Amino acid sequence: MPKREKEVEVGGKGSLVEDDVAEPVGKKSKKGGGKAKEKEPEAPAIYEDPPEKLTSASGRKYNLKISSWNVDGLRAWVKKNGLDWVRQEDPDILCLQETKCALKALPADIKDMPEYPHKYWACSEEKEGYSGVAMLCKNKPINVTYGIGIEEHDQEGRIITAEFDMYYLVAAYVPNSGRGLIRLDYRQKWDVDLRAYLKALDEKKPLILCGDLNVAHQEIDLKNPKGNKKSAGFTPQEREGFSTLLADGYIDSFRHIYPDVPYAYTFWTYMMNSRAKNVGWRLDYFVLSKALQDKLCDNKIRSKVIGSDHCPITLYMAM
Amino acid sequence: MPKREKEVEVGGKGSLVEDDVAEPVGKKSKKGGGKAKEKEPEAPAIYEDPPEKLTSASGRKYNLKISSWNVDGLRAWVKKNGLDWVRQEDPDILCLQETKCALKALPADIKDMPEYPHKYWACSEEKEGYSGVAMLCKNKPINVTYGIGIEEHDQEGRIITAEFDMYYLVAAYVPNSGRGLIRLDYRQKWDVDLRAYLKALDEKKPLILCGDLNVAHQEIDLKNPKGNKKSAGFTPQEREGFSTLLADGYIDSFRHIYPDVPYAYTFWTYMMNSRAKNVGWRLDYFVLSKALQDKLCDNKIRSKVIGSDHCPITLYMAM
DNA sequence: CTTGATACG
DNA sequence: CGTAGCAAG
Repeated sequence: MPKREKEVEVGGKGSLVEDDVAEPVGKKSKKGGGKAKEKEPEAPAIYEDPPEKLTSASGRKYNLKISSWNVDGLRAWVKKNGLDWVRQEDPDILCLQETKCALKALPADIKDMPEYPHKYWACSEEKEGYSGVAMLCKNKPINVTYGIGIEEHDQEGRIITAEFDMYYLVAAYVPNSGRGLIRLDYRQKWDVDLRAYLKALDEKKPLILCGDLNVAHQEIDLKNPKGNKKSAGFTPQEREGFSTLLADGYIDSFRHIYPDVPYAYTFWTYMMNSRAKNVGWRLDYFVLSKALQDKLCDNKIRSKVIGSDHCPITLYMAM
Repeated sequence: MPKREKEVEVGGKGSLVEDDVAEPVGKKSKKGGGKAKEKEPEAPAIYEDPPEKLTSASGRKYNLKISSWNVDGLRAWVKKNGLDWVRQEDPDILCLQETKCALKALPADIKDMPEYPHKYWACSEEKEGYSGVAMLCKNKPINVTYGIGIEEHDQEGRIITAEFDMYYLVAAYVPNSGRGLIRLDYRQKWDVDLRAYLKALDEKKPLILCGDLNVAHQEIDLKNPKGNKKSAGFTPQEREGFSTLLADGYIDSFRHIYPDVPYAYTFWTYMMNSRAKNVGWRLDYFVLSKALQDKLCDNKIRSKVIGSDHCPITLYMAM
């Protein structure tokens, strides 16, 4: 069972993202003839986050702001001043993934944060410094649970569920299928069981699922769809898993608002200068029960914010 | 058997240094009475290397300069510009210990160095990135061998022997007895076998043994002798091993020239700010066959030179 | 405290 | 490439 500590509590669980395959050389204009291998630095295909929409489709102003960030190591992220961004963004709820940090090792800077009196931590039970998620709340949830109630899936600190008056918030770090897809089988099991868990919740109250779902849903959601069909995070199995989830009655809030906007990514491998070239993936989501659709105001991708190989995302809701 | 590569060759073999025990609080003047635990930053007991003696006792000028340095990771040391010091010091022969680097991973910077056309590398056979010694020579030795001819001792890249006209040079990285002295038994075996190896050499030609011998011989050779009698590097067994070696007919060149000079150390643990406080150990030596005693000019300790937890030492001989 | 190898992404 | 753990010193 998850460890506990005062109101600062704990669950338990592991992670998925494969390298970007190098961009196909493609259409390079051969100016001047001769020199064969001249690398012309192609201008990155930029996604610029538009200004926030502060109102829902029905015109109500947002009154709930939730941010999610895969921090790729909480301690390193704190040292890189990730908390400065948090204080500036000032969401009502902050969800973090890949904390890679035991309870005992949490930096004082974040443990003390008075802006978020209600903090919840789920850490990997077995492997130290692996996986782990956190939820920081301004207002106290009615109830908080860890994992999805299945022993096999609850050892790696991957799920925190907070119940609020109007909704459940499920903060997730979905397992990476791994290099060579060694964990794809397990991932498919996970997907099935997570969907069942969510369905049970959704029957009680609408929910918001957020975090690093370790899948780029459609070709538009990553830079190199062609080269990554066998890469963790873009296999048919993982993509179908996400499609099946949505078919249960949810929406991908970003894609719902911006159906055709390309080059909008939340993850770039540290390798090969991918971020500068915007060779990325959209792996981080806010997935909403359809019952919440008319309360949705916006889903922003803070793609300029550094401190991790993922950028933060922020959801605006008029609850 | 050791790996080979052109003139750049290789042997095989492990390492010993225990933490400094915290300084006893000792004689602190209690000015003003009250406040109990005020830490007065005690002035470090400084050893200042005097200017080089350029001549032997018999008045001959030096014509051979040998430097030795435990670099604690060759690659990190190169990045910290250790080679700049080498070029400035410009010894005829440079001996390095704890290279922690496979042949394949040697930085180009040092592999290329034209000042030393003759380079020899001994690397740990089993554990990657462990132990390892090197010898770089301006003039080509008559012969070079690796290890001491005993399988058990020759797996960790600890010994390179170079034969020159007038002498043997044995570059050594003696095994650390380890935390909890787990390897002290092995170390004592090593000491016995190294002595036998040296004796056989010394019967043919006088020798110079240099490197990290992983022992502080006498109380004067470390800052906290009292607290370290059970620490690797200052156990009675290791100290007696060194005494027994000298009794075979060698001199500790530094101590021979400076019999009573205290605070002269070549190693300071990275922990607890030891180097700033000069809480150190003299672990690096040039040991000479007595037949070379009258050729000895000086043994300098370059205690200001950074780049490792050891500092370099330099021997001046009038051969 | 610091290096390097390893796991994982 | 970068974070974390580990072994070793």
